[in-house]
Amino acid sequence: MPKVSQAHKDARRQQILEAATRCVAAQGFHRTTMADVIRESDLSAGAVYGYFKSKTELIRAIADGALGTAADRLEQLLEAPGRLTPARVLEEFLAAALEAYGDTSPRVAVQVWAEAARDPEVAAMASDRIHTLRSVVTALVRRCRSDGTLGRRGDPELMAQVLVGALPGYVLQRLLDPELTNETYVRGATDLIGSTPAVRRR
Amino acid sequence: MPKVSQAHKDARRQQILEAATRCVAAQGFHRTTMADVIRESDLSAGAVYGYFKSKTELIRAIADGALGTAADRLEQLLEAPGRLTPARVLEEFLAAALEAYGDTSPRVAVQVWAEAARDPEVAAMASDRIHTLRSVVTALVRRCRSDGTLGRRGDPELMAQVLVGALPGYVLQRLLDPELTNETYVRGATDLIGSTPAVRRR
Amino acid sequence: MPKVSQAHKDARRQQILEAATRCVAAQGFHRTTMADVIRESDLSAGAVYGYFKSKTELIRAIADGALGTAADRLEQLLEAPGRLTPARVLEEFLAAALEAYGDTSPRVAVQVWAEAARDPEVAAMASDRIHTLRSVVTALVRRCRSDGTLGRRGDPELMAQVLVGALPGYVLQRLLDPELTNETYVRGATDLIGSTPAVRRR
Amino acid sequence: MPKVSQAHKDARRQQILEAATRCVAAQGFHRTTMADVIRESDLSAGAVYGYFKSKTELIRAIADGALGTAADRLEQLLEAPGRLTPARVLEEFLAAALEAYGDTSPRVAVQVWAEAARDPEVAAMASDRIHTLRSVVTALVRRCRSDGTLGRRGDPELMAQVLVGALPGYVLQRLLDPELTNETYVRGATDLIGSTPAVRRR
DNA sequence: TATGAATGAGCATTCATTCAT
DNA sequence: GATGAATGAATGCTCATTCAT
Repeated sequence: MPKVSQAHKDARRQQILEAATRCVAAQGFHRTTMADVIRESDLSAGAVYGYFKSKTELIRAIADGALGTAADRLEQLLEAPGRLTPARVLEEFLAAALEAYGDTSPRVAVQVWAEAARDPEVAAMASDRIHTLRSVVTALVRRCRSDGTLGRRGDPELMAQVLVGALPGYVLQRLLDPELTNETYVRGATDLIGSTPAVRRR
Repeated sequence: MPKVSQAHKDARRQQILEAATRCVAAQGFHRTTMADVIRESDLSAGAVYGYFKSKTELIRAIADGALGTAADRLEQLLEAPGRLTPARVLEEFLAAALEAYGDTSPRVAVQVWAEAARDPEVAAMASDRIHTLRSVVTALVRRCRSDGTLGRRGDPELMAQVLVGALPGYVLQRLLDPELTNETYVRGATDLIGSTPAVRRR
Repeated sequence: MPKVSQAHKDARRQQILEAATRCVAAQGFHRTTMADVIRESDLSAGAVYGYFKSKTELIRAIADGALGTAADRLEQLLEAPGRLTPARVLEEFLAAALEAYGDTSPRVAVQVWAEAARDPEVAAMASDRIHTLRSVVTALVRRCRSDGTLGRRGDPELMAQVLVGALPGYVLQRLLDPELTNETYVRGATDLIGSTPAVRRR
Repeated sequence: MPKVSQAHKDARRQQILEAATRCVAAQGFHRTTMADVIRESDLSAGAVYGYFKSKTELIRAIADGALGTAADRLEQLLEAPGRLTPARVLEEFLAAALEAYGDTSPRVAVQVWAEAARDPEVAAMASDRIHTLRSVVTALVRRCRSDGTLGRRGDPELMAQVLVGALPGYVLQRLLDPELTNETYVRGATDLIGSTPAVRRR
């Protein structure tokens, strides 16, 4: 008697995940209790444990979701037609950072980084995602170069590393400073890219 | 053993703080138990509570220490003689990020960010520190400009924001990728600064 | 074992309350540990906390129970047919004082008074109960008068206050002196009532 | 080198006892910590422990003081010249109940009764005091009789028991009802004494 | 002698998880 | 399947007492 469809089960799982993510945004992983998640998801303890067999598993699922889909989004950019500029890449990049869970996104992201520092499994997930991101960004750097929107100097790999590194800085400042906007951040970054004075150019 | 000197009391406090920081680097704030701290500091429960009246107070003291002294270090740079280059600033910057507690630094930093997302007091501390850092970096950007090592384009405030934002990205990648080095990161960053192609220059 | 009946839950609550009352009779509120209550009630810590969310709440529930139902009992007396004598009132009164929890009653009562001196909520409960008792006793005094079993002199309110005040004295002496009996106390009290010599009567 | 005089030591002891009594009036014996007493007495832990070798000993000393000197005072009354009335006895009685520590008296008294319920040594002290009081009051009842201010009926021992029992009732109501005064209580009591209707008199 | 830092067993309470219904 | 009462080890914190200085 299967009774419930797979779709129903997926929806339930998502419901728990979203409730838990809300809790984590407010309290962090280890101050969120299973009772909080159960209350927030409007399910029973048994039901929640039917979908996630431990708190650790739930944490990992949240981390997986929160690590986001920036890479997917940037890959699409790679295939887009026309002349690609660094500014365009950065815009897409920051937008991707926030899209996952709207406003809760920076709060959850920060919890995932902290969890990566203690759970090797989360660290592996995060590391994997960052490396994927780096390689997409490396490709984007090359694309900008061939489009003539970026100079020819420097190792694209290392430059991608720094570009990827701009993302956590943006997320963190966004968490601490509500006045920060995507626009000013992109402007600051594009201003920086190409700031070497004429004298070094020669 | 009453009537101990202030120096002795300071040393004890430091002893606890260092023990707790080690625990936090390994487990995060909320998986570190007071029993862990007590064991690691080789003191009794009562002694630890004589120096920090709650776990929250201890967490905040650790956060305060871990938020570090990057600004102080960069201020010294501001007063240093000679021609200041962006590369020099970045080197100093990354070194400052790691000095506070040696290798544990990135692990603890990440916990502090997570805590800032849930404890407004820690958020205020972090926010304050980031703003100080931004204003020092803004001054350094201006100094590089007047030294002729950086182009004249762009708003120094916004550029400083992005530069400050590079720090968390470095710390996080350092946590996830042990192969990352200061040198490659500085190279990537300096390559990026000044990558606008000649065509846009004109 | 979920989905239990309300009756089951009430029984459980009563089981805890009785176990705790036994502990309090032996050790007082603040020397009774929750571990004592848990052991005595044959439940787990979590179960006890499921019914009383803190020790304070448990203490107040015990106080509420121990403050007793003397007033209810005396009210019935008020409606009883026949000629009501002071002796009958006193008998009922002392019996009511001890019935609540049998032999533990004086020991618990004394703890409740002590708690009333430090917890305003318990003080309010006790004060409320004493005022109710006073008004019932005032009515009883009036009834005795109209039944011709008590003289017409004096303010019934003030007399009721003193009569109500006899109760703690009885409870306390009963605690300290195991030889004390209801009978001798009632005899002493009835002897006292009506002891003014003929000379003042005139 | 005795250094300090006996008088000085007595004063110190008294200082501790008074400080502790203030704490107990506010919090009860078992919620008062030695740290509270130490702070309130403006002495060091070591100093306090020099005068009372344990908290239990301090509690018993407080109990001893709080149990008061009602008996002494009433004994003086016994030797006073002139015609002694029940009203005079009651006045002295209630005054004695409150004199020991002024306003804190009822609060402390109630704690002592509670402690008597769990510490046999305090129970013995309280029992002893009550029995002394009973015998003095018995003597006073006899004196009133021979002075012709009290009727001849009844067992003076049992009547004294009830009279002594009026004291806790007064103290407790005084604690719970700030409007209560000595005067109204004495009036209520004297009204009660001699309330038997003429019909029983005959 | 007086001090007060230190001890550590003990306390109230929480919470991930289970399993009888 | 779904429920939620029950479990009990673990947690943050307290406090009577000691003793090195």
